[in-house]
Amino acid sequence: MASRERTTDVAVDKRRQILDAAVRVFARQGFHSTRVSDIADEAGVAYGLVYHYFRSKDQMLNELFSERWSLLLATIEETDGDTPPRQRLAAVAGFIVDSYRHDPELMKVIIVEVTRAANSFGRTHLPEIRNAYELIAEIVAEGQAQGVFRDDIDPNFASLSFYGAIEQLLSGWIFDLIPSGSQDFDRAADLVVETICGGLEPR
Amino acid sequence: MASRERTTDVAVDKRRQILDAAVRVFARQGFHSTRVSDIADEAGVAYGLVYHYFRSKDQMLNELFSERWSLLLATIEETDGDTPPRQRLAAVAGFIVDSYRHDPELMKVIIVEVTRAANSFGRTHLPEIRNAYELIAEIVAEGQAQGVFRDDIDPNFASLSFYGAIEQLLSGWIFDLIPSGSQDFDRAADLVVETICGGLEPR
DNA sequence: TTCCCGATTGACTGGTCAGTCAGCCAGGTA
DNA sequence: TACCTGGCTGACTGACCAGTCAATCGGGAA
Repeated sequence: MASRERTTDVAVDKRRQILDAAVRVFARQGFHSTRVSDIADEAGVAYGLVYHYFRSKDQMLNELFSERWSLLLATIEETDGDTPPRQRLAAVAGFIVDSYRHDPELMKVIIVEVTRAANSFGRTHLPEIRNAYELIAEIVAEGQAQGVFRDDIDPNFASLSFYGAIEQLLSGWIFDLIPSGSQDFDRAADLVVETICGGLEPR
Repeated sequence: MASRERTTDVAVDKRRQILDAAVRVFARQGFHSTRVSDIADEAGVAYGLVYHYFRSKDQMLNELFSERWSLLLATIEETDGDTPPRQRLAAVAGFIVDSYRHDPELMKVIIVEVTRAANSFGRTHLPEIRNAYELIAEIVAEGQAQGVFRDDIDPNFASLSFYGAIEQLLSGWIFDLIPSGSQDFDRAADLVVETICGGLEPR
């Protein structure tokens, strides 16, 4: 039994090893110009082994995305309903920014190849992505019900603006449009929330 | 001479005819799963003729993008420096929304296949795209200098948030995440500006 | 009428990969 | 020792498609 477990563990490790290699190669070359042989090389593994663990190249990206996106959804859902809406939005923005800080390559792949790739994987995962929008819209609606957000802006609309701003910010980091030092990360999440909630105009 | 002109005109028409067909097919199937033969069929033209007018499939998309994006850049630059910054932002948002209202297929292609396609055409056109961000940032900076925008938010950051919000809104229309009736179009541009400038919180 | 030339045609080629598969190897079991 | 099983290997194949090119067409000029 112990031996069987060890065998399984090794197998799990190899699987993970391939998945991690895939993230690196996808981040470097993009999904489309990544050949499966590139992933195998990066993982230090034979071509065929990739297909021992994964049904297809697509499945690898799907798995990478869903793994992390489900954490995002969980984070949004977990924020307590008693917490002030603004703080809940800050938690969402914070999670996304921290995800990028912690593993920029993975987030780059998720954003570039899935979230923003409306004609390929974005379409496949539209329900999951839409789910996030809806949860954010609920937070906004709650804020309106409490009277801390103005109610002349549609919650779905506000949700798209909020998410769009964050995603564009990450894109800015990913493509070096804006500096990405660690203090930038620290301020970023609050700044998005401040921009969306407080507005550009002084009070 | 007149005959020569007519010949040229016909050629221009055929070229346009192919380009227009390309927009329709790209919008319907996405750039990647569009075969050149699909474009030829849609245009009612022989396969080889496409290559008589265009060097490659890529060139068609590049041309479609640059044609419209240069109009956007011109619009941003044209807004008068004396106009209130908020109104200048409204003009930018208005142009983008009107472009979508006027030719949703073209805008879908531009956004989905270029602007959001960071690993393919987005990369190629990054300078043009970045140019738009910078021009928007200048408007924000001008607003800060005039004291009508708060100056504790980096203009480049505000620019990304603003553009990100608009693009996400168009994406919402494109993928039916939010309703797209004509009164939605009318309000949309102002609503984005109101959200970014005024903020979600009541004053 | 003949010539010319650019517009037009579509069959064909070359290159690229994703995914397959026949078999190898190591180490556990009888 | 002989056998077995499942991780592991990598050469190979079939499908796909962008771009080429040799040939045809049509209409104006001489």
